[in-house]
Amino acid sequence: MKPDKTPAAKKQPRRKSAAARASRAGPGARGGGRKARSAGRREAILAAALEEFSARGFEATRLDDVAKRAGVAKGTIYLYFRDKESLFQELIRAMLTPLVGTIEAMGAADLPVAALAERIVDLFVREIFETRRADVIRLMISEGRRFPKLAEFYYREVLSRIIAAMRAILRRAAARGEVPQALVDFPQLIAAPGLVAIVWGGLFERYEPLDVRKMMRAHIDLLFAPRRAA
Amino acid sequence: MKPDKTPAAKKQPRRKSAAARASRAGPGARGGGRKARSAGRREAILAAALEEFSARGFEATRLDDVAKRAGVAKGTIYLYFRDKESLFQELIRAMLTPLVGTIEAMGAADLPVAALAERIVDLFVREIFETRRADVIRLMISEGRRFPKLAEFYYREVLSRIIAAMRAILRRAAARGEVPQALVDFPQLIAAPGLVAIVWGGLFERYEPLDVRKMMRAHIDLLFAPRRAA
DNA sequence: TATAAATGACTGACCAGTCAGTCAGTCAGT
DNA sequence: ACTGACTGACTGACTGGTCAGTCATTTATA
Repeated sequence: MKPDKTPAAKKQPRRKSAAARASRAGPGARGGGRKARSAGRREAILAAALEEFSARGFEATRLDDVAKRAGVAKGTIYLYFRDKESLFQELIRAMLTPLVGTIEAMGAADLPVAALAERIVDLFVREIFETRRADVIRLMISEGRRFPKLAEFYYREVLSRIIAAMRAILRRAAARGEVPQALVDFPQLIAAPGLVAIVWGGLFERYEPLDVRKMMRAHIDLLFAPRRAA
Repeated sequence: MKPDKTPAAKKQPRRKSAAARASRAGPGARGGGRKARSAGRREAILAAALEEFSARGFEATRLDDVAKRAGVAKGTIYLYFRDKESLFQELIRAMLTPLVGTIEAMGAADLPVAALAERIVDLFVREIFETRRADVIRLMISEGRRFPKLAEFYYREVLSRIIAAMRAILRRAAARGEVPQALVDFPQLIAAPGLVAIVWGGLFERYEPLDVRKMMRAHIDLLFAPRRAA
């Protein structure tokens, strides 16, 4: 043992250098008050978590990687989220909850279904399929089974409300004879191609690209084409 | 070194007792020749793997648990499968490959689509939805993204062939005016509710049960109902 | 200066994959 | 028919590596 310069040098290989660290932190680290910076950190962590979770799945994601991507030390994650699962749940909650309002609002304007269907397809493609929300839904589908709490939350706060909104619209339309009763019983049939699009996009896009807009259009044409029998 | 009874007794706290082990091994362990027993073991491991993988997902599954469930030591798994991933791929391959033939055979009998649709719904419910194959498809959906090899295999050997078979059927039906052209372009639209059924079954069944047969029936009624415009 | 925020080395648990050792079954030689 | 050497299927303790979560220490802010 050589005492050398430092008296008790048992574990001091710390601190790279203040300068190096200061220049590394991402946006939100510099901003105004504590509040603002804190919120920025939280966002950065969520964004990084989205990348990592959707690339690797829940189990295979390392919080070290999330931290690195967020420009933050691992410990910092634990200042904002209780644990890994909590971070995961919060991510899904934050991404999907806003959808509900948008869709419920759609039912308010009492349009003919054809026009409504148009809008819904557009909404789906622009706000879900072409955004990170598609990844989050893929995560929900992939991991939901092992997080019953999360599945329940998602069913209660998102799915059931979307289904209820769709039923309300469809019931009115059915009363006008615009759609068959079957759709009121199974609104899932309307959304089904959306699910196909999301799953296909994740798995087979590279082998056989799918023109989602065209498929959705074909689907609503099929459903709402005028029929001979009532 | 003492020759003694055992030559090298460096670490020998092994072997519970021959009797204990003999009475533990499951079916297939006793049977006829080496071949038969070997095949039995393989089956037992695959069955156990199905249980564990579909309950926990790929990453979270421990091979110790698979071994225990199969009534086998962990090392034995490595006599039959190269590694964990290999076991996983083999499981999916073994469960889904047989489907192709069945579905391709369906196209052979040149029935009217309505009758065919009937049969296909029945096939789906009985041979997929109500069996372990549904779990395997859920696994494929959940994990496929992180196993591109597996996704490609599945696309090439299963999906693309099923789609091709469906297209052949639909093209004939479209020529007879039984279905709209759109379905030939997007056979996915026919299968979409099947995907919904599988995903729903895994995530939300307990919160809102879904009558799959009824939904599928409603779906084919919608698609094949007689239309005013050609 | 006092307080809060952030850091990252460290710990304990966990687990895929390995391999030295064991044993049931086989069969050539008697 | 019996024996004992041989084979290879099977076992499970062990290793090496990984990673979630902690906390003593350092840095930034009020």
